[in-house]
Amino acid sequence: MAEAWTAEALLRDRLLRVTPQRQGVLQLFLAEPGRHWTADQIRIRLLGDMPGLARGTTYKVLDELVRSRICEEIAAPGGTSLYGLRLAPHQHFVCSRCQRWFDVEALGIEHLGLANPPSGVQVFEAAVVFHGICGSCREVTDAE
Amino acid sequence: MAEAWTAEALLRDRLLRVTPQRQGVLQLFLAEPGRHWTADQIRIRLLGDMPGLARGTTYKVLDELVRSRICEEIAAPGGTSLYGLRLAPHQHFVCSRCQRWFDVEALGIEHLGLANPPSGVQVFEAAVVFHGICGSCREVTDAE
DNA sequence: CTCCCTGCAAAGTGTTTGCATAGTA
DNA sequence: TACTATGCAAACACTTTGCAGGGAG
Repeated sequence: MAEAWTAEALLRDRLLRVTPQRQGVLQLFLAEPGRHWTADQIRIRLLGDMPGLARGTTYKVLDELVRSRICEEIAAPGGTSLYGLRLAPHQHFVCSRCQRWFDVEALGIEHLGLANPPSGVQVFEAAVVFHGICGSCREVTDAE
Repeated sequence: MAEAWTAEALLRDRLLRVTPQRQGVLQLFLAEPGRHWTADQIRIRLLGDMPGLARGTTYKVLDELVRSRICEEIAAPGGTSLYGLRLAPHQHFVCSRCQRWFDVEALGIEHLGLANPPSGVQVFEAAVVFHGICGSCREVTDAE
């Protein structure tokens, strides 16, 4: 089992200042690892504890967390970004119904390659996004 | 070899009205299949032939082409969308240097799977994005 | 002739930036 | 104390929307 990081430990580990806003964001992420949030979803969830939390601050905090590689940013359809933890290499699953993104572990990535690699192209890595229906949406769909 | 589509044929095939704006966008795509463009890159390229082409029209045309499945829309980092042809199933390669997206054919997709599929999850397909350096950027990098 | 598409302009959404204040180390 | 992060508000980029006029079928 992997280490159980705390928000404060993650920040100190990357030599970042420990502020309530940064801890709040990370605690939210750590409470549901593998889930992804928009900047505003995060802000609204934190407003209960920090009524003054500003939009700009949310973006600055997330930007800092992404640049220090604690978090990842995903460009989702619609032009919005999704943020989540980046504690281990992983791939993504997107539910076509509820549009939520989940971290998953993929098998078979090592078998991926280009069929007709244009000359000079050098591949570093492959990112996989699985599309389908998540468990809770399937229950709903089956019930309909 | 696949059929050589023309802009007009593509539109008639999907029962869409043939307008100069729609043909212009498709001709641009057909001239360099596998390349992807932002809405404004497209508009600027077409302004030479159609000086009045409006931003709103560009988006409406692209939206129609995406909905009729002639084109695909990719959510790129930075919040902008990239548009390109969707004539055959394909995967993508992104150059980490110039950020351009290219269509590629991938091998080994059939071997992909989830390591620990959460219960009830049903996967329909897997999209792969290869990251690396494209041919022309590698020449530049090597020369530096 | 009818209906849809285009051009134009305004509004909308998500994100970034600048600056004074507050807070961390 | 020195320096950085926060809150606030304005600016920004990209995209969507509404409507009147023009073009395709």
